[in-house]
Amino acid sequence: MSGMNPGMDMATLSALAEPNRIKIVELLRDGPLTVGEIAEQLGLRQPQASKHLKVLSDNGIVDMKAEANRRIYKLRPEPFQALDSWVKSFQRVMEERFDNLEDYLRELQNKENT
Amino acid sequence: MSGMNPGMDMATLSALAEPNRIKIVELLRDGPLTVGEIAEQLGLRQPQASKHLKVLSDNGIVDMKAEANRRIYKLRPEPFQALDSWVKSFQRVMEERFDNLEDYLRELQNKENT
DNA sequence: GGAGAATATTCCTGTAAAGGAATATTTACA
DNA sequence: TGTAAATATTCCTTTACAGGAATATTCTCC
Repeated sequence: MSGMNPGMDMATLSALAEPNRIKIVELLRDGPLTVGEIAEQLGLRQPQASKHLKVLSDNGIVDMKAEANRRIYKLRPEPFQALDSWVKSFQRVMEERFDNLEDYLRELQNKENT
Repeated sequence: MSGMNPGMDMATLSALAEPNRIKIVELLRDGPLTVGEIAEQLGLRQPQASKHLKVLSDNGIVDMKAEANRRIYKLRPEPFQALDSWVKSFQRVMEERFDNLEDYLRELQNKENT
Protein backbone atom coordinates (compact mmCIF):
# COMPACT_ATOMS: atom_id res chain seq x y z
CA MET A 1 0.00 0.00 0.00
CA SER A 2 2.79 2.38 0.83
CA GLY A 3 5.00 1.80 -2.18
CA MET A 4 6.11 -1.17 -4.20
CA ASN A 5 7.93 -2.80 -1.37
CA PRO A 6 6.00 -5.76 -0.08
CA GLY A 7 8.00 -5.04 3.04
CA MET A 8 11.54 -6.14 3.52
CA ASP A 9 11.73 -9.82 4.19
CA MET A 10 12.08 -10.12 7.93
CA ALA A 11 13.81 -13.45 7.56
CA THR A 12 16.61 -11.90 5.57
CA LEU A 13 17.37 -9.37 8.26
CA SER A 14 17.14 -11.89 11.08
CA ALA A 15 19.49 -14.14 9.24
CA LEU A 16 22.00 -11.34 8.83
CA ALA A 17 21.61 -10.03 12.36
CA GLU A 18 24.05 -12.41 13.91
CA PRO A 19 27.74 -11.59 14.23
CA ASN A 20 29.17 -14.76 12.80
CA ARG A 21 26.69 -14.90 9.98
CA ILE A 22 27.40 -11.40 8.87
CA LYS A 23 31.08 -12.27 8.93
CA ILE A 24 30.39 -15.26 6.74
CA VAL A 25 28.50 -13.09 4.31
CA GLU A 26 31.32 -10.58 4.18
CA LEU A 27 33.79 -13.35 3.63
CA LEU A 28 31.77 -14.69 0.74
CA ARG A 29 31.67 -11.26 -0.82
CA ASP A 30 35.12 -11.99 -2.18
CA GLY A 31 34.10 -15.28 -3.71
CA PRO A 32 32.75 -18.77 -3.01
CA LEU A 33 34.21 -20.74 -0.14
CA THR A 34 34.17 -24.15 1.40
CA VAL A 35 32.70 -24.86 4.82
CA GLY A 36 36.12 -25.68 6.11
CA GLU A 37 37.64 -22.53 4.74
CA ILE A 38 34.92 -20.42 6.28
CA ALA A 39 35.24 -22.12 9.64
CA GLU A 40 38.98 -21.68 9.63
CA GLN A 41 39.05 -18.07 8.57
CA LEU A 42 36.51 -17.10 11.19
CA GLY A 43 37.82 -19.31 13.96
CA LEU A 44 34.59 -21.25 14.16
CA ARG A 45 34.09 -24.91 14.87
CA GLN A 46 32.90 -26.78 11.83
CA PRO A 47 29.45 -27.63 13.20
CA GLN A 48 28.66 -24.03 14.02
CA ALA A 49 29.81 -22.98 10.58
CA SER A 50 27.50 -25.56 9.03
CA LYS A 51 24.61 -24.42 11.19
CA HIS A 52 25.04 -20.80 10.27
CA LEU A 53 25.33 -21.71 6.63
CA LYS A 54 22.12 -23.65 6.91
CA VAL A 55 20.33 -20.60 8.24
CA LEU A 56 21.75 -18.47 5.46
CA SER A 57 20.81 -21.10 2.94
CA ASP A 58 17.28 -21.54 4.28
CA ASN A 59 16.80 -17.83 3.86
CA GLY A 60 18.05 -17.77 0.31
CA ILE A 61 21.08 -15.69 1.12
CA VAL A 62 23.51 -18.35 0.17
CA ASP A 63 23.75 -21.07 -2.40
CA MET A 64 25.48 -24.43 -2.24
CA LYS A 65 27.19 -26.56 -4.79
CA ALA A 66 28.41 -30.00 -3.82
CA GLU A 67 31.76 -31.02 -5.20
CA ALA A 68 32.95 -34.38 -4.00
CA ASN A 69 33.48 -34.15 -0.29
CA ARG A 70 33.27 -30.37 -0.24
CA ARG A 71 30.34 -28.02 -0.24
CA ILE A 72 31.05 -24.72 -1.88
CA TYR A 73 28.94 -21.85 -0.68
CA LYS A 74 28.39 -18.59 -2.47
CA LEU A 75 26.17 -15.56 -2.13
CA ARG A 76 22.93 -15.27 -4.04
CA PRO A 77 22.27 -11.88 -5.58
CA GLU A 78 18.52 -11.67 -4.94
CA PRO A 79 18.47 -10.79 -1.24
CA PHE A 80 20.96 -8.03 -1.82
CA GLN A 81 18.93 -6.60 -4.65
CA ALA A 82 15.89 -6.68 -2.42
CA LEU A 83 17.75 -5.06 0.42
CA ASP A 84 19.02 -2.46 -1.97
CA SER A 85 15.61 -1.44 -3.17
CA TRP A 86 14.26 -1.48 0.34
CA VAL A 87 16.93 0.90 1.50
CA LYS A 88 16.29 3.03 -1.55
CA SER A 89 12.71 3.42 -0.44
CA PHE A 90 14.15 5.52 2.38
CA GLN A 91 15.87 7.88 0.03
CA ARG A 92 13.95 10.89 1.25
CA VAL A 93 15.10 10.20 4.77
CA MET A 94 18.64 9.56 3.67
CA GLU A 95 18.73 12.89 1.95
CA GLU A 96 17.33 14.63 4.97
CA ARG A 97 15.15 17.60 3.86
CA PHE A 98 11.58 16.30 4.23
CA ASP A 99 12.12 16.08 7.96
CA ASN A 100 11.79 19.79 8.34
CA LEU A 101 8.88 19.99 6.01
CA GLU A 102 6.97 17.22 7.68
CA ASP A 103 7.90 18.65 11.02
CA TYR A 104 6.34 21.87 10.06
CA LEU A 105 3.20 20.24 8.75
CA ARG A 106 2.86 18.25 11.93
CA GLU A 107 2.99 21.31 14.07
CA LEU A 108 0.37 23.00 11.99
CA GLN A 109 -1.87 20.00 12.35
CA ASN A 110 -1.33 19.90 16.09
CA LYS A 111 -2.35 23.48 16.57
CA GLU A 112 -5.52 22.82 14.65
CA ASN A 113 -6.57 19.92 16.83
CA THR A 114 -6.17 21.83 20.09
CA MET B 1 41.08 -4.57 5.21
CA SER B 2 38.65 -5.78 2.59
CA GLY B 3 37.25 -2.50 1.42
CA MET B 4 36.21 0.76 2.95
CA ASN B 5 33.44 -0.72 5.00
CA PRO B 6 34.38 -0.89 8.66
CA GLY B 7 31.81 -3.65 8.65
CA MET B 8 28.12 -3.03 8.82
CA ASP B 9 27.08 -2.11 12.32
CA MET B 10 25.69 -5.29 13.77
CA ALA B 11 23.54 -3.33 16.18
CA THR B 12 21.70 -1.69 13.34
CA LEU B 13 20.72 -4.98 11.82
CA SER B 14 19.74 -6.54 15.14
CA ALA B 15 17.59 -3.54 15.88
CA LEU B 16 15.82 -3.88 12.56
CA ALA B 17 15.50 -7.64 12.73
CA GLU B 18 12.35 -7.64 14.78
CA PRO B 19 8.92 -7.63 13.17
CA ASN B 20 7.37 -4.81 15.11
CA ARG B 21 10.44 -2.66 14.91
CA ILE B 22 10.68 -2.94 11.19
CA LYS B 23 7.02 -2.02 10.98
CA ILE B 24 7.73 1.05 13.08
CA VAL B 25 10.55 2.02 10.77
CA GLU B 26 8.37 1.61 7.72
CA LEU B 27 5.67 3.66 9.35
CA LEU B 28 8.11 6.44 10.06
CA ARG B 29 9.23 6.43 6.47
CA ASP B 30 6.19 8.54 5.72
CA GLY B 31 7.00 11.08 8.39
CA PRO B 32 7.44 11.65 12.13
CA LEU B 33 4.95 10.11 14.51
CA THR B 34 3.96 10.11 18.13
CA VAL B 35 4.32 7.07 20.36
CA GLY B 36 0.59 6.83 20.65
CA GLU B 37 0.08 7.04 16.92
CA ILE B 38 2.63 4.34 16.32
CA ALA B 39 1.12 2.08 18.94
CA GLU B 40 -2.34 2.55 17.55
CA GLN B 41 -1.46 2.06 13.91
CA LEU B 42 0.42 -1.13 14.64
CA GLY B 43 -1.95 -2.49 17.25
CA LEU B 44 0.72 -2.45 19.93
CA ARG B 45 0.33 -1.67 23.60
CA GLN B 46 1.92 1.60 24.52
CA PRO B 47 4.68 0.11 26.69
CA GLN B 48 5.86 -2.21 23.96
CA ALA B 49 5.88 0.64 21.50
CA SER B 50 8.01 2.67 23.88
CA LYS B 51 10.38 -0.23 24.40
CA HIS B 52 10.86 -0.80 20.71
CA LEU B 53 11.40 2.88 20.17
CA LYS B 54 14.01 2.86 22.87
CA VAL B 55 15.90 0.13 21.08
CA LEU B 56 15.68 2.00 17.81
CA SER B 57 16.76 5.16 19.53
CA ASP B 58 19.67 3.54 21.34
CA ASN B 59 20.91 2.34 18.01
CA GLY B 60 20.67 5.70 16.35
CA ILE B 61 17.96 4.64 13.97
CA VAL B 62 15.43 7.00 15.35
CA ASP B 63 15.40 10.45 16.82
CA MET B 64 13.10 11.97 19.42
CA LYS B 65 11.77 15.43 19.95
CA ALA B 66 9.74 16.20 23.07
CA GLU B 67 6.78 18.43 22.56
CA ALA B 68 4.70 18.92 25.68
CA ASN B 69 3.27 15.58 26.64
CA ARG B 70 4.13 13.95 23.34
CA ARG B 71 7.32 12.51 22.02
CA ILE B 72 7.68 12.75 18.31
CA TYR B 73 9.89 10.13 16.72
CA LYS B 74 11.45 10.31 13.33
CA LEU B 75 14.02 8.39 11.33
CA ARG B 76 17.65 9.42 11.28
CA PRO B 77 19.31 9.32 7.87
CA GLU B 78 22.72 8.01 8.91
CA PRO B 79 21.95 4.32 9.45
CA PHE B 80 20.24 4.16 6.10
CA GLN B 81 23.17 5.76 4.38
CA ALA B 82 25.44 3.25 6.06
CA LEU B 83 23.22 0.38 5.10
CA ASP B 84 23.11 1.67 1.58
CA SER B 85 26.84 1.75 1.15
CA TRP B 86 27.17 -1.62 2.80
CA VAL B 87 24.76 -3.15 0.34
CA LYS B 88 26.57 -1.40 -2.46
CA SER B 89 29.73 -3.21 -1.46
CA PHE B 90 27.97 -6.32 -2.76
CA GLN B 91 27.42 -4.88 -6.17
CA ARG B 92 29.42 -7.53 -7.93
CA VAL B 93 27.23 -10.16 -6.36
CA MET B 94 24.06 -8.28 -7.11
CA GLU B 95 25.03 -8.07 -10.73
CA GLU B 96 25.78 -11.75 -10.88
CA ARG B 97 28.63 -12.41 -13.33
CA PHE B 98 31.68 -12.81 -11.09
CA ASP B 99 30.14 -15.96 -9.70
CA ASN B 100 31.05 -17.89 -12.78
CA LEU B 101 34.45 -16.35 -12.99
CA GLU B 102 35.32 -17.04 -9.39
CA ASP B 103 33.82 -20.46 -9.72
CA TYR B 104 36.14 -21.20 -12.54
CA LEU B 105 39.16 -19.88 -10.71
CA ARG B 106 38.29 -21.99 -7.70
CA GLU B 107 38.17 -25.13 -9.74
CA LEU B 108 41.52 -24.40 -11.28
CA GLN B 109 42.99 -23.94 -7.85
CA ASN B 110 41.43 -27.14 -6.59
CA LYS B 111 43.00 -29.19 -9.38
CA GLU B 112 46.37 -27.76 -8.56
CA ASN B 113 46.21 -28.78 -4.92
CA THR B 114 45.35 -32.40 -5.68
C1' DG C 1 -2.15 21.51 43.82
C1' DG C 2 -5.01 17.71 41.92
C1' DA C 3 -6.67 15.00 37.93
C1' DG C 4 -5.89 12.96 33.92
C1' DA C 5 -3.30 12.40 29.47
C1' DA C 6 1.05 10.58 27.20
C1' DT C 7 5.03 8.15 27.83
C1' DA C 8 8.78 5.53 30.19
C1' DT C 9 10.36 1.94 33.32
C1' DT C 10 10.36 -2.19 36.08
C1' DC C 11 9.58 -6.95 37.12
C1' DC C 12 8.24 -11.36 35.67
C1' DT C 13 7.82 -15.25 32.52
C1' DG C 14 8.27 -17.92 28.32
C1' DT C 15 10.73 -18.93 24.33
C1' DA C 16 13.93 -18.92 20.46
C1' DA C 17 18.35 -19.49 19.26
C1' DA C 18 23.50 -19.97 19.74
C1' DG C 19 27.34 -22.73 21.25
C1' DG C 20 29.44 -27.28 22.89
C1' DA C 21 30.06 -32.08 22.35
C1' DA C 22 29.04 -36.14 20.27
C1' DT C 23 27.53 -38.66 16.35
C1' DA C 24 25.79 -39.61 11.63
C1' DT C 25 26.59 -39.23 6.65
C1' DT C 26 28.97 -39.04 2.44
C1' DT C 27 33.00 -39.38 -0.40
C1' DA C 28 37.65 -40.54 -1.87
C1' DC C 29 41.23 -43.69 -1.84
C1' DA C 30 44.53 -47.40 -0.62
C1' DT D 1 36.30 -53.18 2.32
C1' DG D 2 38.28 -50.19 5.75
C1' DT D 3 39.93 -45.67 6.98
C1' DA D 4 40.13 -40.92 7.03
C1' DA D 5 38.45 -36.28 5.49
C1' DA D 6 34.63 -33.02 4.99
C1' DT D 7 30.24 -31.89 6.30
C1' DA D 8 25.58 -32.26 8.48
C1' DT D 9 22.64 -33.32 12.40
C1' DT D 10 21.16 -34.11 17.09
C1' DC D 11 20.84 -33.26 21.92
C1' DC D 12 21.73 -30.43 25.76
C1' DT D 13 22.36 -26.13 28.28
C1' DT D 14 22.49 -21.30 28.69
C1' DT D 15 21.19 -16.77 27.66
C1' DA D 16 18.96 -12.74 25.32
C1' DC D 17 14.91 -10.75 24.56
C1' DA D 18 9.89 -9.93 23.57
C1' DG D 19 5.42 -9.50 25.66
C1' DG D 20 2.20 -8.76 29.78
C1' DA D 21 0.92 -6.21 33.70
C1' DA D 22 1.72 -2.86 36.92
C1' DT D 23 3.76 1.35 38.22
C1' DA D 24 6.52 5.63 37.83
C1' DT D 25 7.22 10.01 35.52
C1' DT D 26 6.18 14.20 33.20
C1' DC D 27 3.28 17.41 31.33
C1' DT D 28 -1.26 20.24 30.80
C1' DC D 29 -5.04 22.45 32.49
C1' DC D 30 -8.72 23.58 35.74
